[in-house]
Amino acid sequence: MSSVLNQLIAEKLKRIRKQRGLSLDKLASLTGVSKAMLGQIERGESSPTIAKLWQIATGLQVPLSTLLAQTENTAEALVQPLATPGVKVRTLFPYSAERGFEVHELTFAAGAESHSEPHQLGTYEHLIVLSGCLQLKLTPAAQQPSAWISLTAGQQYAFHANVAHSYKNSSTEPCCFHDIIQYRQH
Amino acid sequence: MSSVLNQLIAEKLKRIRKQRGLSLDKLASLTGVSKAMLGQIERGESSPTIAKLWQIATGLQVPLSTLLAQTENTAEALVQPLATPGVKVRTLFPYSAERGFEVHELTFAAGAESHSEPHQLGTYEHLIVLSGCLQLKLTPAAQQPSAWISLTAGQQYAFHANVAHSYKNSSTEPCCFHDIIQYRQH
DNA sequence: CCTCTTTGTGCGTTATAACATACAAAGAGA
DNA sequence: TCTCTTTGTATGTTATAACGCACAAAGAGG
Repeated sequence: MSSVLNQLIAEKLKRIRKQRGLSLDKLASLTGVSKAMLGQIERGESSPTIAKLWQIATGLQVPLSTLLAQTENTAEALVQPLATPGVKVRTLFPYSAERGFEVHELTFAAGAESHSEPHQLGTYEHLIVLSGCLQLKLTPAAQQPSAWISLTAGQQYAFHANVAHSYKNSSTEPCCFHDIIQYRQH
Repeated sequence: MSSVLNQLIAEKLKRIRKQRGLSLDKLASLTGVSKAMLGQIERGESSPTIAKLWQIATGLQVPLSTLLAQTENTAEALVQPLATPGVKVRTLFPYSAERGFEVHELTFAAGAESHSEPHQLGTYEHLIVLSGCLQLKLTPAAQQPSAWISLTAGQQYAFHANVAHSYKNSSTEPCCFHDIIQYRQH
């Protein structure tokens, strides 16, 4: 039995239930899973079958992944929109556990740049350049940094953001791009 | 016991194993789950605990969601980029099971419109208008259609695409927007 | 052809999920 | 304050997950 996983599921389930102001009894009615079993799951005393987890998720009307995902706060804390001179960030779709990704519009003034530490394993970024020219460099821990990758308007690029990475706009015009940041389970 | 879910997991596991040319015996060594149990799972005869599924996914070095996701082909077939007069589609990021979403850039000429049947439950669309003006109407099966929702450049809108929906560009200029189509588990 | 190994399935045993029931404690209402 | 209801936990029972082992069939090699 994997007690770490049981604890993770326990915490997620308990949090959702409390957020909705449901008792174990109400949740049992909603999901068709026994009150005693729900209690066991919430205390991490039992590893439910996938069928029971499915029943719970369906009763709660949340995707199954909500009960299995890394904690929402952790993911949000690690990838904050940047506060950097010359860089403006507008959030188009904020992160939510259901969605599993967030979308930002970033505008880099001429000459602006920013640097990110490696994000949590399983974090992917999808860049779509709308205007201007964006340069991206990836710096894996144990390897040579990539050359600067140039992306012009209409181009896109996806990468696993568990490495340090830098953006810059070397041109004399502003650059605007969308960044879809996704947190995949691992 | 949910036999549909068991069948889904059975098919996913069997496919991955066959793709890798592994016997049940080899998979048992790789994952630490007994050969007999793996056989039961693959025949859909048993609903494994989440701990065992985790063990299998870890042994195979795939995300847990790989064993749980809707089939890739099904999702792709249901939401095809549209082939409609006056509408151009450029795929920026194609759908993949790992990603769980796809991103298209659509350009509607002046006067162009398109209509979609309800998509699979759990399909969400996130629209980001880049230029021009896009109008969207949602038509839930048992309710009144929404009024036409107008979205101008810079605006965004997300909706659950399990209802019929229509896009149109009534203006005299082209309209360009991004559509992030996501398939969430239900 | 024969022998050995591998493969997936079946079966019986053990461990644990899942449940119904009981109950102490807390909460709500008169 | 008293009574009833609700809440979460504990316990014993039942159902099923998970396993070890046996075995028939297929495959591989001499």
